[in-house]
Amino acid sequence: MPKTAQPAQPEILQGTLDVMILRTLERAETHGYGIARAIERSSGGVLAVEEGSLYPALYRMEKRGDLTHEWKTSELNRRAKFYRLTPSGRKRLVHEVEQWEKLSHAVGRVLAGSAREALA
Amino acid sequence: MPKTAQPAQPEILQGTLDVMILRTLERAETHGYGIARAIERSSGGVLAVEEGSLYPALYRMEKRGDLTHEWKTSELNRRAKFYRLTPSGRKRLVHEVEQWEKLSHAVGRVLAGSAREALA
DNA sequence: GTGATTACCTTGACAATCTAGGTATGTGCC
DNA sequence: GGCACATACCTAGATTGTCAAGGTAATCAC
Repeated sequence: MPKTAQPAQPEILQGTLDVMILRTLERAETHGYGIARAIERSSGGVLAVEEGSLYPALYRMEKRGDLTHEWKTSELNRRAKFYRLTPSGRKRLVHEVEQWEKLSHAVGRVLAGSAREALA
Repeated sequence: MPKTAQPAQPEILQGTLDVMILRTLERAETHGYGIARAIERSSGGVLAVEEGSLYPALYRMEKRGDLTHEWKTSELNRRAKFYRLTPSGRKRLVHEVEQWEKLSHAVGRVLAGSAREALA
């Protein structure tokens, strides 16, 4: 399975997948496939969640202690792993949202070139 | 030089360094060290530009054709490489700023959980 | 001369992501 | 029954961007 990687244009901002997963699961416990669809929908169709990014992310988040899963039957009668936030995951969600706000705002400032910065 | 990498908390959002460099150089031709200080300042002190990220970035952007450099003497009387945008770099700046706006806005929508998405 | 600052650079490791493959099962249609 | 399609999972390999940690050299203030 050798192949060339890296997208023509990245579909998501690196580092934001985890926090989006956490946020999605805070709203409703669901399975991987459902998480992907939910993020795509709530982003207005702008973000595409690739399965090759999603499943490794879920695995590492669970390993980190932020998620747990339970095998259940999906709405469409298929076996699916339903993920849920742990208390630690909730804490991380809050922290990561804060980080996102802080950093994205900072990037915005750099790109904007407001009077604020011209005077600094 | 074996060492453990990955920061306790990332200082910049991955993928945003290039566009910030381009934006900084659009404002004024300057050298690497100056770019780093300018980004730190215009971000309100939130972003830290590590040299180990900066110089490779400048190198790859120049190789890509978005920058050129010229050795000059800095304001403080030291030899320094002054970077300047190429026309291609200007085009890329516009495009990357658009991308940033689009993607960061999308992440915002996912994290926000507005009524808009609840109704979708 | 000593130390701080300016200014450059490189190596090695690592984490996140994508591409591209794969498996399996249920549903609808013919 | 057979087939396509959607749902739902998974992994390997490659690439990229970033960071940590080292280094060099010149200038300036003391």
